[in-house]
Amino acid sequence: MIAMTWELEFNAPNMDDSEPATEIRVLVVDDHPSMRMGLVALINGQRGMTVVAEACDGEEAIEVYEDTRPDIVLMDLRMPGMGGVEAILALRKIDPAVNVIILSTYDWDEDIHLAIQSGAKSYLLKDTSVEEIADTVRRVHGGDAAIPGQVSQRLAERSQRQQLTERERDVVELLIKGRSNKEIACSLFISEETVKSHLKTLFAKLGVRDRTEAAIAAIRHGIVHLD
Amino acid sequence: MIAMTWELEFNAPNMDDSEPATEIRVLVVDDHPSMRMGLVALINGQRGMTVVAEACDGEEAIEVYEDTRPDIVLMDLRMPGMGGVEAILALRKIDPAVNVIILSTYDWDEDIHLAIQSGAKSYLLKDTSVEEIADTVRRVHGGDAAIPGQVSQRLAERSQRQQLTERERDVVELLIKGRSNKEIACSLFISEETVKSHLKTLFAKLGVRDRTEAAIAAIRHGIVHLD
DNA sequence: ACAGCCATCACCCATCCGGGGGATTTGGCG
DNA sequence: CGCCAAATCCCCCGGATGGGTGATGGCTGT
Repeated sequence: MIAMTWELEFNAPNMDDSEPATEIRVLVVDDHPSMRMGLVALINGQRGMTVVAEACDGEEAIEVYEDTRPDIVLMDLRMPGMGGVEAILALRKIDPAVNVIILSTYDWDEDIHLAIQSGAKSYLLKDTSVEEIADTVRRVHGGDAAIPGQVSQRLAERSQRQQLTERERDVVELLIKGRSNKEIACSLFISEETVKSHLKTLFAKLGVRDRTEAAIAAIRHGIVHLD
Repeated sequence: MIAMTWELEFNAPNMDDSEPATEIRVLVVDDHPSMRMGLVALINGQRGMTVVAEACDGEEAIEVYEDTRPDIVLMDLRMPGMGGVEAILALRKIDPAVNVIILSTYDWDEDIHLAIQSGAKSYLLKDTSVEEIADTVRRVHGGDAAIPGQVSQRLAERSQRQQLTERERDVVELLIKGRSNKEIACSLFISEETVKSHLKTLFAKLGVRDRTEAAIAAIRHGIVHLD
């Protein structure tokens, strides 16, 4: 209500003629109301950019994107319902040139990889300064892919590691549920020997010795989620 | 900058005489700049309350608290360096009547318990609406302990569970590092049989069958942290 | 003094797990 | 077509793990 009042008063007179004719139009997507409020304040507090819409999850983001066609989507990765990755892919179907900046709490390398691979132009952590977030918005709008050092380092770490196969991910998924080899075998309709075989390569790839270490490592890397 | 302009205009004429003479003075503590910005905007956007200071971690919160003596401390629980729990305890040493509201991303029951037990007057999740956060600030300032249903439910769940002893926590701490029984025994200077003994009671208390399940359960409850 | 909880350790034993081999089939890719 | 990675399965085996049962000493509260 207060923001609206201000916006009307500000837009009507247009007292600042150094303001560029076309501002960077930003869509803010985050399921935490206070965080969303912070991002809106952050963007609107910067000259040359303005929040044109907000959404609290992936579905809403897509709806709103079609209506407003913003220049930049500033989005959380972990959201209830449709997550960030699915949202990026859906947005790219609508507009292949969409500029998504992910703003995440976590620096799990798998999360970063998936976001970037899905087409995010940047991946920032939530402890990023106001200036750097604003700067990234400008850089991405200018066509760059602005990835901070800490984040790209994680990405490099991931590329060092041997990637898990689909089946190995199936196994690790059940592993973190505390399932025994026999139970995993049963769930995947394969023999227990095959499970052990997958586990062997899995341990090697993650650089661990047993299932407990593997479970922890998988969580730490963001390969599986605890939700 | 925009918020300041508005505040000046609003405060100067004082057109609303239903406004209380003394506003609720709030200290906002969060390590994420954009979240801090959101909370500041949220509080300052409410009538009857105002942000008098900000801090980005526990240490700074204590310094700033002594200078400003706010009515309410709105604080994140997980922060680098001194965490929320230590910060609450330290603040209570300075001022036993301090009103701390924890605003956390996680609803781990152990986190909630520790925060409340340390003396937090409320525990809100970050997906709480702006209205409810503001309302909680007012309620806590009025002397209530406003705990949302979802959170108190978690607290109830925890009280159902048998509490871990100190030694059991030691064991689980090493367990989530992927240590074997022998290694745990070695680290704690006890026999392997004793470790197995602790694990037995640990499994029973957590309602699990093996070490991997125990590790996951401990993480899910917030008994141990992955940091 | 006695009960109750905790930490410590011991023994037995069935089962599970992980490391070491190796084999087969399937599908893709050059 | 040959090569290779992936998925499937098999065997062996020593050591780790977890369940059961019990004992001892220390500390606490009544």
